[in-house]
Amino acid sequence: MSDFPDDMPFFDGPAGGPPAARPAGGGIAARAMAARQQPAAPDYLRGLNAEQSLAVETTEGPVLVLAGAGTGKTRVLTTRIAHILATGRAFPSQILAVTFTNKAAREMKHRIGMLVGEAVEGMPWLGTFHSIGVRLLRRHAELAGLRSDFTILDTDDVIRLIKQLIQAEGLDDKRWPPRQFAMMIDGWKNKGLGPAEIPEGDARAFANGKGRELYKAYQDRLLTLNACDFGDLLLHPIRIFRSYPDILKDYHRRFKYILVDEYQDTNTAQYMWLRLLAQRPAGAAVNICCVGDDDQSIYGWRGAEVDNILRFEKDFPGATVIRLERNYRSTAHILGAAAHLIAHNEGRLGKTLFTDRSDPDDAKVNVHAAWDSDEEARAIGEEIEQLQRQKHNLSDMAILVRASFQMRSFEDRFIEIGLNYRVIGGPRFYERQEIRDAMAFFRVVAQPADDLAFERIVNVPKRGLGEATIRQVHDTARALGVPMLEAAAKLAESDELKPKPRAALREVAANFERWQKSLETTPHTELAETILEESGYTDMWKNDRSAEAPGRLENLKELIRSMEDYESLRSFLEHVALVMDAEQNDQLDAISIMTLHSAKGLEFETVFLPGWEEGLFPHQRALDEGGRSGLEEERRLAYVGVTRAKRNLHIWFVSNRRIHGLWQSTIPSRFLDELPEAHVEVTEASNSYGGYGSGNGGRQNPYGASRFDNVGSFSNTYSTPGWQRAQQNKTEATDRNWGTRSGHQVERIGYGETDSGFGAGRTSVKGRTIEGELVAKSVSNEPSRFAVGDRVFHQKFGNGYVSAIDGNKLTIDFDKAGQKRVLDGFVMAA
DNA sequence: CAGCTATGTATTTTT
DNA sequence: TACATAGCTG
Repeated sequence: MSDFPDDMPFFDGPAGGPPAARPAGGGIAARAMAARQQPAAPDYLRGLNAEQSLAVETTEGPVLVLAGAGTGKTRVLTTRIAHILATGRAFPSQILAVTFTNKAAREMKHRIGMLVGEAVEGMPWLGTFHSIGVRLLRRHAELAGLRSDFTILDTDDVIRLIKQLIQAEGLDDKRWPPRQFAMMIDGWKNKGLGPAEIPEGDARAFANGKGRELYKAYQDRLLTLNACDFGDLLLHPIRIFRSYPDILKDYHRRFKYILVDEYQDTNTAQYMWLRLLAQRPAGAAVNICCVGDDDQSIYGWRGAEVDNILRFEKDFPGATVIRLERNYRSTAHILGAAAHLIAHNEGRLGKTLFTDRSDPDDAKVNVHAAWDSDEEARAIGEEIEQLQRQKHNLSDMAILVRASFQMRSFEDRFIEIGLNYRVIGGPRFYERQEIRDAMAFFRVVAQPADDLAFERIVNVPKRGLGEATIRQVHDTARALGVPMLEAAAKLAESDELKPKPRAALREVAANFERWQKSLETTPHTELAETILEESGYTDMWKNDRSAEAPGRLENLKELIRSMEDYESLRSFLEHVALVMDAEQNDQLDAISIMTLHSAKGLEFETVFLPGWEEGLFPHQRALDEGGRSGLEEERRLAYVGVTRAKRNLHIWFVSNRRIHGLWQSTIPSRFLDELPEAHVEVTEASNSYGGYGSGNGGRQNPYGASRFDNVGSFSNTYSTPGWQRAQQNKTEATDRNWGTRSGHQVERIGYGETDSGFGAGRTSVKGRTIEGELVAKSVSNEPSRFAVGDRVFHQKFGNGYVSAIDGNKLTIDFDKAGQKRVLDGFVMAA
């Protein structure tokens, strides 16, 4: 395999030297000439700082760029590619540039385009791990037992397939949830493990010890279906590279430069894939450049191995390591807060962001308290309106939450006050039911062997084909070794079925046959419309009286519209399989609401970080399941959040949050303790409910008293929330005093030697004491202190009678607020 | 077979 | 609480 059919002419130029001919793209040539003639740096290098220049110009040998938040990471990456191209070190097709997301790939393409013009078009190997994986696999599909027109299954397909397999094994799919097994497979594939390689323990943990057999059966089934899951897009190429050294060598020759973005997010399989491609004969240098930030590794839970970046110098001896620490994004206060926070993590490569900007007008990081999530949303809404009045654009602001349920209170509030907002992330276009249904129709037409798609829509719209009939089609297909569509056609001709399902099947089969015929003759957008019409799918939604139906029809139209950008049905299907997001179109001025995870890589003038409470952030589950490293990942997430802000950062926490439908009293996040006093200001909630007397429970206030009523003293002394938490834990155990809680304590997390070497109860790390003892205890398992019929008082709902008790959950009939379920610890005897 | 009520379970997300 | 899924009933 030495031909690269779809590429531009491939020159193998003298080792180390530039190719003899110039790549296409007039602008580059001119610039390169200019660069050669003048000693001065070419245009694209101008404005880079010393470290950035070094990262761009150290083209030979392994390079690790540790790029802190806001230090110009993307700029370095794109300029480096431009530099390689402009100096004629390689052709566009000889550069392998990998990103994680399609968005990042698009962005990179765009920015390289700005620098070098047309030449980006010739960069076939710039893309996500998966899109490049597909490209490789389509070329060598037969070596993996696939045809080159294999389909790519998404999570939904995978789960349905696994469910079938579990049932086929005669196992109970309730006891062994397909979803869970799909996750296990995903986990194994992230580690690069095939059925034969998984640990015995893992194999036994599922399906009565049949885990391995099930995984094997799953892989076999994929081959029969001529299909791949996402993991296979990496694993198959890895196997091919290992089994066919000649093929691998061809790629070695081809890829003169390898660049990897967000290296801290690579999982083991991606790492193996990269290692294979980066192999070089002994003594030969690898031109691999990995860019990343260990402090922004927030995807450990889905298999990312921070270790990959920590180990880089060992993996690539003689590597140049470049630290980008000059931050161009944020104020000194924000950077100070971020640095102090992240310093609590161990096992870092260690970077300290700095900036030259020192504007006395720069605001400190603001920490605010609110009574509950509604008040939090209301107050943030007011702050936003205030900024709006000062001519700030909504687009320059963002609310970054830990978990998506938090978005709701903001959406509710913003709808109420008429504030434009945009939710980023969320359920994506191609994951909507109507889109997936439509896609399933298209898939069966383009790919008649796609049984999963077939099963999804045989009975859509409802045709009276129930489970029994579908099972029969399935069994027939298995028996004959043909796709289900074909089996359906056969069954419809036989007399094995009752008239009704038989007629229905006959119609389905006839429909698909007809559509398949027009595939070659009809423009694909037109065909798509025809399919949706003739199948009765659009009518189904037209007749649907529910509120979502019109939107769904709108989405279907949008789907057809987006197909116009593609040449064929097939290329469109491929696009959708890999790119699950639809580009955000609107230019509307709106505030962004998104999770912290999806905020990575973005920046905003003003950032709001609500919900900094123990249990939510850090998330209880991360703590329970991830232990110390789970906590550290949460802290990195906090760091990512903080470093998104350019000028203003507002952090919020509430005293009460409704979680799973019941109110819980919450405790400020430990991360608040870890912010440096010097850069932080604790602000009194500027809400209309302020001034409700302090220290006495404030019953005259309809919302009850907040223990941050006298947030003033809290502000003055910055007695840490952590200390308050400690105090609270103590007081709550003995009495239920909801009055003043602020103290005048010194921050216990200090640097230096003061705390080390004392009792064993304290966790001492490198001369600094990390507070480890004050973990919140949010839910008690003890029997309730109350009995049915007790008269109780609740801070939010007032007085009432206990009507039922379920563990520590009380159902209370409140005099004014009606019946509510609340936690035991949240009420007191009246 | 389809609509209803009971039941269980509630991070983070990409491809 | 709220949503999704599952099993039951018409």
